Amino acid sequence: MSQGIACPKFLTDRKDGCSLLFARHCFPWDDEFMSKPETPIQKKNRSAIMNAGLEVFSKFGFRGSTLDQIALESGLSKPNILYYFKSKEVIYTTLLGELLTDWLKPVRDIDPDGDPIAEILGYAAHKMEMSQNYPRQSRLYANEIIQGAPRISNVLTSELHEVVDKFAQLIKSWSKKGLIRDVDPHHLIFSIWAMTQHYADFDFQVRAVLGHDDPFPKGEKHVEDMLRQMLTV
Amino acid sequence: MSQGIACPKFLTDRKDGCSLLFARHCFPWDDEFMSKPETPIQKKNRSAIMNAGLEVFSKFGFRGSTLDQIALESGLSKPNILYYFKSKEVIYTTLLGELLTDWLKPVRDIDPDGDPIAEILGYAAHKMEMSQNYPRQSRLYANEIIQGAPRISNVLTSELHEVVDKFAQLIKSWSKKGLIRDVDPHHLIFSIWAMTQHYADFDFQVRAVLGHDDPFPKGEKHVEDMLRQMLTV
DNA sequence: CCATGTTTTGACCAACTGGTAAAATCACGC
DNA sequence: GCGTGATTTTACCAGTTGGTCAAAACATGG
Repeated sequence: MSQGIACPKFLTDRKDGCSLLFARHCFPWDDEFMSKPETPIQKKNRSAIMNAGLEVFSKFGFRGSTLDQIALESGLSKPNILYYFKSKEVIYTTLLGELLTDWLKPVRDIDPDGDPIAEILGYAAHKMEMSQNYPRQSRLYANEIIQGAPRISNVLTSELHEVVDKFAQLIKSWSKKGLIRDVDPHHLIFSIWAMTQHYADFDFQVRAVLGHDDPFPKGEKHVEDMLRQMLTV
Repeated sequence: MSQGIACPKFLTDRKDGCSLLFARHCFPWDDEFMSKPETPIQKKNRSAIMNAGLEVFSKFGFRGSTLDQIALESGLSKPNILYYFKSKEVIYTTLLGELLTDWLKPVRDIDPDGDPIAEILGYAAHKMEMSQNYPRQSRLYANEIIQGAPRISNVLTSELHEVVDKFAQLIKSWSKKGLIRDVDPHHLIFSIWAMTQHYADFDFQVRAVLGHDDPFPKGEKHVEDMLRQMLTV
């Protein structure tokens, strides 16, 4: 997980020169070049706000969420929230920033020298765990993309594009070596994302359809089965 | 496509006795038992509102959308919109109602006596076409589910649950007969939904990652390939 | 207990929200 | 061209929204 205030580089470069994510400091005294260490109470409240923001934004998206909801959810008053985060937008973009870091890491961690099928299945399994354990993050992301990713389109076309291309090339090289079946690497990645994130984003539907049957052990096995069938030569 | 004002039965039964979808008539004179035929101008305006509503709601969800946005998008004034639809909610639920009808039909249309793989691949291909041609509907639906399906949870647990169970049983019977591989039928259905709807819901991401490469011909082939590998004994 | 900086609150604001009412305009059969 | 009903607009409202501000409350080291 990404730590606190640190700002991923890829979120700072924008045409207008001003980063949208983390555009403004989150504390009045947070000047460009100096920042005091977090007190315990700041830590507690900031994390409460992050958690409440995640809860609300993941359900209703940016426009559909209100500071009042976040205030209620976090147990803090609205002005107090704005004492810790300069605006509703900063809360949202901070969440998105942390999310993207966690999102991209496991793709980068894929080992080109590992066993191809194990690597791909491992990645899928990891995404599946994230869907199970952090469904709200997945829904927050889904919301943002559905809206046309107004706040992270630059990340998608640069950082994500690049990271995915590298992964796709790796997959291509694996299938050229005959280690896995010949597949369209980009669309394989899409189907991994789709199948795994589905369990978080459409959790409500999945559970409605399954009744009392828990989605997860079986869902994980199915996805693994599916990918193995697809990849095994 | 479902026709106009007609209200699908499955949207009318709620505990409180009053249907949420289509709860209120859409015209002042639309009493319980009589309704005049639509004039051309009504047809035009109602459809403009539906289209604008789809555009806006599919992006921002119910809470995040405003009547002003819909007014702007449709070219009608806000009060004029409320002349054709009693409230923002009625616009939204009308859209959802039409959507659900179109959504469920192809599942019902699967032929138990057809070739199993052809039937399943045909369904997937149909869903893929819907993602390509009606992405906004898919996003509207995704938005609703992500929010916990507050307006259609009863449809999910009754109508959808039932229809899916029937499909799942059919798949089970096919694999018992050895016509397809032994798969978890429910999770197979989930992965079909996930992979196909992904191209609509995450369209922006898909295109950002692919660059100028069009997602669709290749995506369709990939999904077909994936399912065929999974199902062929 | 005091002083200083931190945290929280209450009162407030302008813009926006969904929705209403009535008047004004329009369309069209006669 | 007139009357009647259909359609559209203008003006408006009460509640909500993101956000501000100064004052109050709190914490804490001396």
